[in-house]
Amino acid sequence: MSSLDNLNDQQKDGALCTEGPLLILAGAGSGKTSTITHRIAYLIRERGVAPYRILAVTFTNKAAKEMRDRLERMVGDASSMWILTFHSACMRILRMEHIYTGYSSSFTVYDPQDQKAVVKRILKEKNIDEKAISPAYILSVISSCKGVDKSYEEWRDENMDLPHNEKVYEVAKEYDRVLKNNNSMDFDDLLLNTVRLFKEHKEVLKKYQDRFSYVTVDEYQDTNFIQYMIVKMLSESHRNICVVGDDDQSIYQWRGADIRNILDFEKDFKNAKVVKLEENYRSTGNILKGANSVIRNNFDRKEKSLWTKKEEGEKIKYFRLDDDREEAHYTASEISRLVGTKGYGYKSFAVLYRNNAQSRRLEEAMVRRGIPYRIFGSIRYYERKEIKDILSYMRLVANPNEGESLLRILNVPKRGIGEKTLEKIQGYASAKNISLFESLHEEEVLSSLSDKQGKEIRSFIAAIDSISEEKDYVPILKVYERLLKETGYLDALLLEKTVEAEARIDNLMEFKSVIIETEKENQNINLTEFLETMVLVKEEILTQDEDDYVSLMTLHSSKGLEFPVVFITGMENGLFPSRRKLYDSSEMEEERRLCYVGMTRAKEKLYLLSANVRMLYGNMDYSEESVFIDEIDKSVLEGDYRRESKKAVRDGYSGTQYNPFEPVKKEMKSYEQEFASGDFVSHKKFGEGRVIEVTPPTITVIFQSEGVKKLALGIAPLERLKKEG
DNA sequence: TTTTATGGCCTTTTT
DNA sequence: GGCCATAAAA
Repeated sequence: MSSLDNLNDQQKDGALCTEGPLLILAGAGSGKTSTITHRIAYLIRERGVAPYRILAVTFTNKAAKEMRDRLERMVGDASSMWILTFHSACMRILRMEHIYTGYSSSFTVYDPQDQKAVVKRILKEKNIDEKAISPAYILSVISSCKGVDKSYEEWRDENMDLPHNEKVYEVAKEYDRVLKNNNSMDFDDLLLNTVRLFKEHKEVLKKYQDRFSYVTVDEYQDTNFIQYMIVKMLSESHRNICVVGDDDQSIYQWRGADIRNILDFEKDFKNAKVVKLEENYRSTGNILKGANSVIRNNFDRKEKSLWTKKEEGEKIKYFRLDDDREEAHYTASEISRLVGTKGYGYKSFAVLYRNNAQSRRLEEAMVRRGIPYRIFGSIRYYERKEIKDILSYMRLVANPNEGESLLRILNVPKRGIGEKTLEKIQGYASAKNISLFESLHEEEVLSSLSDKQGKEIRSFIAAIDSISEEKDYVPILKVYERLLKETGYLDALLLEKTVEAEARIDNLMEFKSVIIETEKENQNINLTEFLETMVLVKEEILTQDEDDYVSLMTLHSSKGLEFPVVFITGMENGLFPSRRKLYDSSEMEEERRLCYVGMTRAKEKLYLLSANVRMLYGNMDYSEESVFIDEIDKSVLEGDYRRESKKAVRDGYSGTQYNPFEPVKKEMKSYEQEFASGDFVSHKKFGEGRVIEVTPPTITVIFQSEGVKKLALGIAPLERLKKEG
């Protein structure tokens, strides 16, 4: 069970070193999670440490959950241990210690969308053109200041040469004021306010130092300065601090992660013990060799040599397809083939991509082949409009004076409250120094509205007030259902009668199961706590009908996971590595590390795919293959690297010219027979035309010469052509 | 004054 | 392809 027998010598070394600072440099797949979970289990079982004295910090909720599950299997009940992300740990602390912070315990957490809305509103108020200073830029300044605990004044003075530094400064200041007034924090505030709390109230810091006598930090290479401060402060008194990381897997420098944290650990924590884990247990020899040959091109790294006892295994496969659609269909057909002939379960597969926009095509292909899949990461369920809307309603009920939520949904569904009316009400509210929501109750405001507006608003506030009243006494599900019904949100969607509206309704119904699950998992959770969970835990908690599915996710979110078969799609310059990083060597190195992370997720089979032509941001682009393909040791690569096929595309794309794999050929054909309306097609007899609609078993096409024809799908000699170019 | 329709613009990765 | 700002319509 928690026996250390199945650890190797180095792992054992790490697991047994419980006192004093410890740095575990763990290469990809070297059993790092296993080492730290065994270490914690050892602390509890052999050294008699109480579980509640242990703090383990991770970066993602997925990693936290994984660690908790493993520990539960080893030591039984792990519920009193804090195994959390930095952000959730800080949120917990700030909520418990809220009396010191100037926030109430029910503070709201703003996600990036909320942040952007606030900044935009401030820009508008200050009459600053968004094109002159983009909200994204301001937010990046705000975030980088908060990440190193720098005041905006300092930033302004350091950047006198920047054109808008004074205005950026003002907006940032105002931004913080708005958040504070709304009793809310952004992600960076959660960390920063914790550090401030610890600095200003030593007794609070001491309380947590005393409680957490053993601190573990996973993915230490991705910590920023403020996270480093938290770790350092918490472990200062006892120095039982264990950090795990790999400089080759540092992929979050763009958001302020500071690689020096791991490189300087031995300086920061005197007499630290260092353990290196270099044996890879995950990947076959060829995959590891390929990944090593890529990462070797980075100059800025600690030299290390990952090795494996495993057999060489299959070579890494690289294929260049004609376009992104082919890439997706090839991926899907290859998954089907492997499931059908090699006995793989769908769970064995991961399809990785550089940015979330790429998931659409892949999703389509999975659907067409009936492959169960799950998208992790950012087309997040929680970022869908209807979910954000209903969450805003719930926030409003929990915290009626929080202005941002109200602003979001006051006119959703449409209540006839436009910009002018809103300004009028806001003017009234600030003159009287009351909240926006309170001002809606004032007779003076209500009577100034038109009949229709007045009616809508009266019923709106009546609904919110009535639901607020009982929010602490009824299940969250009840609050949710009443909101949907009584605010008119659901009715408005029902009235739309469009496909989109139906999809939204489906999502809203699905959200019920999220609520039910969450309430089941967390007994007696109140509305505020529920909402907090929703902001930080962005992964789908949805109950799956299927638990055997292919995982689709970004390269970033794949970190820490492993799969027997991995596809990395979009291996093209400009996409991966990203176009904006091509000309900066340190940013290129981060892209390369990302490639390394992706490749080392694979245990048995690794596919790298690229497309000649890709639909990006609405238009077709030709692309060249990624420099990373070039860097892979050719002795472990098979397929068609260095294949110049742009010409073929220009000479007449047919979509069938290229079949990378003999066994797949048939399947490739079968999807070639599938069409969607809008596709350009070519018919043996009728020439070129365009698909009007597809209604199996027939397809309707309008031909240039022959006009509209109804044809039999699968029988008519039709071929799909490239879409408009 | 609000709502709807059209056209131009950008486009990464996450807690 | 989607967001947002502006212009036309209700």
